[in-house]
Formats: sequence, structure tokens, C-alpha cells
Amino acid sequence: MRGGRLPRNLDRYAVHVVDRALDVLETLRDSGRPVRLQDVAQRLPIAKSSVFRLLCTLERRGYVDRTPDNLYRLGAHWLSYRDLAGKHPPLTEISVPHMRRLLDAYGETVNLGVLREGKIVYLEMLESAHSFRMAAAAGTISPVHSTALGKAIAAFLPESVIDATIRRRGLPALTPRTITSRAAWKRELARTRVRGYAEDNGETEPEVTCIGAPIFGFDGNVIGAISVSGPASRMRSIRQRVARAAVDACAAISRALGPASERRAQRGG
Amino acid sequence: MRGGRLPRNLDRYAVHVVDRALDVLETLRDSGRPVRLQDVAQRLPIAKSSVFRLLCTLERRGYVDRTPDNLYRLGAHWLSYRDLAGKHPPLTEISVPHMRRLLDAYGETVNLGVLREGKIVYLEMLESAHSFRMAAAAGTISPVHSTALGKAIAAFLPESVIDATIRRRGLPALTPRTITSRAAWKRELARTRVRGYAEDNGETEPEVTCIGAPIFGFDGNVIGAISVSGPASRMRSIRQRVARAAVDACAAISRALGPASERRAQRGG
DNA sequence: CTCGCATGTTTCAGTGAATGAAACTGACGT
DNA sequence: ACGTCAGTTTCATTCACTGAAACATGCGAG
Repeated sequence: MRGGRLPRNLDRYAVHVVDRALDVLETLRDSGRPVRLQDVAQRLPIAKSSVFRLLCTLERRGYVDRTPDNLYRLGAHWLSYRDLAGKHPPLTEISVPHMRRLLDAYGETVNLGVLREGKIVYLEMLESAHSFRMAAAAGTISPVHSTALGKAIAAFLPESVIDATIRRRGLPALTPRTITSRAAWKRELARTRVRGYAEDNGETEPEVTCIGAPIFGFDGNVIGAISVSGPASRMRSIRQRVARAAVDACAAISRALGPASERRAQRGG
Repeated sequence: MRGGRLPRNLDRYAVHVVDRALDVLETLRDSGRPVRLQDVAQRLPIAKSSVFRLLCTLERRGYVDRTPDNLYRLGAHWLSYRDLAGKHPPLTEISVPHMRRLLDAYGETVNLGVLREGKIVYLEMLESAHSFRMAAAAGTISPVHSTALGKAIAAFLPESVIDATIRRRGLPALTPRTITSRAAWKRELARTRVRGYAEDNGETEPEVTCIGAPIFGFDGNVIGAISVSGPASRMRSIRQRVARAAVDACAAISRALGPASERRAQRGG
């Protein structure tokens, strides 16, 4: 490796305004429809005039569009990122039908994720219809060590890769239940390997339970995982069935990815 | 319309840091491959430590990824914008083959654009192989009044829409040759209507000539345009042939777009 | 027609935060 | 072991971001 040591505090160097600008963009993205300046200001802890300036900046660069009646939405400049944002890798296409079946059967949010740069990236996310549900956009990042997706993947990764990942990202506590000791985490991975699926019992977010199962590529290496997540209260009773169903779904996906796939399905870590 | 009057100076309110952050993102995007912090700093007039902070901020939000050996590239969070960025409207799909034919025939950059919020948005862009060429990313924004794309579209738009656009965007001078008088611009549109294609003779960028032709939707309304652009020196000799070829290509696209239709023709008005 | 309200625009002065330079830390090659 | 290189961290300066409040404008009520 080149250069100095890796950073300690990522947050230490965050630039305030840029963070806010991203908040504005994500607000527009999540609104779905054009919104008024004031709506944005209201949803974020930012003064109206500041939102105004941020929107001006983003509009000038084409990242934001303004309609004639002063409604804002994401602009055309996003097109220039389509090669990165628009790619639907075969993994996603193959997985979605299976994910939908899981969602229909249990009514809880279903996620598809892969490992990238030592973190879990959500590629797809089918949301539960429950008003109290896990929800996030595709592209969201989560840590490996606390999530069911992460454990499902890590459990079937070579020891060396796991060690490198931990060395790089550590085992930060996200909730009181997060596993923070290296030994305990290794034991958790062993348990996961044995039963074939992973659990996250409020280790990433309090009161949220996830069940995750691994997806294997044509060469037998783990390339991703699917998880079902919901409030602990609802998940408790269906945990066993969900686990079995998730494992079955992932097995089916792995089979579908099969020997035919010449392509490297996804980038691993 | 609600709210106060429209803004005078868009630039007046630009937030410096946000602009820089966007510069960094676009640098990563345009690099194509992972790059070092220092490379980014070198390409932009920003100090190394500032680039570092911006990259930290963007990384924390998932918009930037860092490889284990400290190379930066765009991150997974772009996935969350795929619904906006990934859309390939039928217009693009149908147009690209025709555009490629133009590129092959004349060797100059071919653009596809539409009108959105009073500005020209580039949907697709096939780049000339010449080292001296027009080049920009899809999603780029340009003004209507100076570009061949803009004129080709505006010429076939209802007068009221044109007026509204000018009222909204004005006729700012981009080069000494830009048409800045409303009357002159109207005459230019009339000329465009008569001959069926538009020209931009260094009105957007000095020494750059563009030839643009309109694309009509199934209902006969103009929905976009294609242009061929290159240095004035090379364009001079092929202008006539390019114009004819562009008009033919657009006619073919218009036909392919819709069942109905004899489009409102070259000589109409 | 006038008034009042809602919304976006602009100004302003304080201050918090972004800035570049330079010192520092490790890693790697020699 | 040392020199070099690239990323990290610190720091004092000052710039520009900040929120509040005033302003402009459009709309609807009365």
C-alpha cells in the first residue's frame, strides 16, 4: 500500500455545507415529485435562505431542475452518471423475482446486498407494506459485522479476507447488542456457517431483526446475500420459516447464476 | 405562479464548497478509473488537504469509494439515483443507431438533445475520434438560443413557448457571435424553419460549428434534435452534406417514433 | 379594488467553518 | 537504514456561510 496510515475519524473531516447539499439532493430524490423550496427547508434543519443558496448552486450545475412555478426536482445532470447508476447487474435481475416471493410470503422488507470495499452495499430493496418497516434506498451502505447480509457473506469468505475487512473497518458498536469483540464475531460466523443463515438481533438498529442467507456464484464463491428485516416483535414468530425460505431462495438464485454465467457476476470485496 | 420574482443572478448565490465538491465528483466520474487523491488535487485548483476533506465527506455519504490502496472512485450511493439516471427513453434507443451512422460518415461528434425547463439537455453524445473534438457528458446543459440543437427545436415550437423560454432565460452572450437581440433570433428561427436545419457558427463556443436537425414525435410536435459539431475549419467543407444527412437521419427517427405521420415539414411554418 | 397572507428573494453583520501551508506519519523501494 | 512519496493532521487566518429579518411579488378573500 502506498501513502500514510489509514484515517481514524472519518467524521472529523466532514465538510458541513457539502453534507447539507447532499441532504438537499437526497430530499429531492426521496420526494419523488417536484417540491417547493419551503418543503425542503421544513424537512431539514436548514434555514430557508440556506436551502435557497444550495438549490441555486445545484441548479447552476444541472443537478437540480426548477419548474416555471418554482418547484424543484433532480435535474438532467444525473444522466451523466447513468453508467454507474443505471447498471442492473445480472445478479439483481435474477434475484428480484425470488425477493418478491419472499416479500409476498412474509410481508417484511427484503434486501439484496453485496460486499464492496469492506462494506455492505444494498443493490435492491423491496419494501414491506407495513407502516412500521425498514426502508432505505438502493445504494445504501451498511457495515459488515452487524448486519445479517454482512454476516451471511462474511461467513463464507476466506479467513484472510475477513481479517483484512475487520482490520480496515473495525467492529464499531452501533447498538448495545453489536458484537464488538473479534473472537465473538468469529464465533458468530462459525454459527452462521453451521446453520446456513445469519441473524442480526438488533445489532445494527435496536429492535430490528434480520435474517440473511448467502448467494454463491458459479464458481462456488459467495457473491452476495439476501435478507429479510423487520421489527423484532413481528419477526420473532416467523424467524424459522423466513430463514428456511431465504436459504431456499438464495439456493435457487445461486443455481440460476449457474455454470452458464461466463461473466463475473459482481464485484466482490 | 406563486412566490416572489424570479432570480436575477444565479451565480450570486453559488456556494463555493458545494461547487468544489461537485468538481471533485465530476473529476472522479470523468477519470473512469480509480484515481489518487493527489491526482484529483492536481487537476483542480484545490489544495490537497481540501480535496482530502471533500473526499472524506463524500466517502462518508457513500458517493465515493476508496479502495484498500487509497484510490478513489464514485461509490455505491449512485445506485440510489438509478431511476433518474438510468432511464433510457425510447428516443435515445431509436436515435443512437442513426447517430452512429452520422459519426461514421463524417467523423465529427454527434449529439442528441431535448428541451427541458427552457434549456437543452444532452441525452446522448457520440464522440469524434479526432483529438480536437467537442466532448461532454450526457446530462450536460446548454442554452437554447445559441446551440444548433436549441435552434432546431425552437424553430418548430409554438411562438408562445419560445417567448416564455426567452423571457425566462434571456439571450446571454456566450461568444462575440451569439445572437443577443430578440428580433435577430426570431429571424434566425425563421431561416431555420425554411431550410429545415439549424446552424451554430461559433455562437456557443468560438470556432465551433454545429449543424442541427429537429426530431418530431408521433403527434407532429418537435421533441428533440440531433446535431453534428466540430471545429469550424473541418466543418466548413462538409456543412452541406452533414445538414442533408442530419435531416434525413432525424426524419428516419421521427418515422420510427410514431405510426402516424407525415411530420410537419421542412417547409412549413 | 384593497388587503393580508404565503412564498421566494435579497440583504446584512457575526462568526463558525473552510482554507492552504507546512509539519507529520507510515510504507515502500533501494 | 534511509530517502521518497503520498496521505493525514494541525493550525492560524480569513473568507464565506449562516439565520434573521426585511423585501418583493402573486394570489385569494372580502
